[in-house]
Amino acid sequence: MTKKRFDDSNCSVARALNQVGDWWSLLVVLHAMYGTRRFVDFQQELGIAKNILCDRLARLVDNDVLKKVDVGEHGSRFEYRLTEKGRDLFPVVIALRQWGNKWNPAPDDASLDLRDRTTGQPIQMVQVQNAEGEPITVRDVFVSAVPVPGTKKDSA
Amino acid sequence: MTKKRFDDSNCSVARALNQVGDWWSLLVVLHAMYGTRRFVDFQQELGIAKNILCDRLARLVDNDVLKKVDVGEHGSRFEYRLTEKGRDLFPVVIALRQWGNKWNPAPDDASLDLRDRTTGQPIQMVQVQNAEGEPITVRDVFVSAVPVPGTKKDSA
DNA sequence: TAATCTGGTTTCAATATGCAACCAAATTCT
DNA sequence: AGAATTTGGTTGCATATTGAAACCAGATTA
Repeated sequence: MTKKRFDDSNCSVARALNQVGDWWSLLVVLHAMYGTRRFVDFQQELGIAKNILCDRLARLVDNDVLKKVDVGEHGSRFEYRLTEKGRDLFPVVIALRQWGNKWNPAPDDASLDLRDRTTGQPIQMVQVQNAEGEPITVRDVFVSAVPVPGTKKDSA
Repeated sequence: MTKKRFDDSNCSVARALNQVGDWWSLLVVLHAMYGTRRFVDFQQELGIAKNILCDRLARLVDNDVLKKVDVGEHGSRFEYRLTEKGRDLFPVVIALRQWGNKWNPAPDDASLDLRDRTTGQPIQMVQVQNAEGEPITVRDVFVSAVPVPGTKKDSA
């Protein structure tokens, strides 16, 4: 009946998808990365219904992916800005973008390049790398329990 | 009324999300990467309803992310295996996994390490890199039109 | 002062999800 | 061999989510 949620899953992918895993959330984050901050702009750029946009923005704020800032001079006027947690989705979004470009090229061939602001050069494809920095595939990895259970660590 | 779809969007992230952007699809792909191939195993590991799993597997097969292989000796017995397109989601899944681990650590602290099979070392955090291989953030990139419109290229 | 912009909320129809029951072919158990 | 179970689904029904459009109040612009 109720839609499944994964807040307490012990799978970090499931927990991540719980926060940004619906149709719209990552697109909102993407546009925030492109510079969009205002409710109306999100709505027009995404073509999303207002009630859904409200819900998604609120959820992203709840989950600390965006922060809602009142930038009004006299009354209130809001902006939604990426937090560090939100900006940290950059590799996810870019990897997804590159995958989409590679396997489902733009129908009108109007693909856009992402380039390094300082050098003007295109960025690299996002890869998974081993400790030596060599690119690896899914066949090259295995899952291991964290060796020291008491130690909090940022495991990959 | 009808749920929005992004098949023909000129945004590659939208097109990607159209194929793997719902609550379950990426989890199915993840478990496929962990080695799961059989219907029943997906169902038990994910705790997903059978009709939804049917739908998602069929959609992933339609989109060429999985292929359905009849491995039956006498009658039919199916396996769902990742295609190259599916395996190519590895950076996406790993980036999402690392993001989930970093910002929403496992409640029971039972996080699992991904390690390189040959060296036994943990893998690196997935990064976006410029042409020189230096990690960059969302602030370091800009979007540019592909310079030669007639040329088909794998733009980032 | 009137019109419009902004950031919403409400209502309602269409669609998606989840559970449980059912099913047929293949396999395993006794 | 016959019965029970496994596999890979489908169907029906109740609930949840989505999307369009109407509405709204405060701030801004004409």
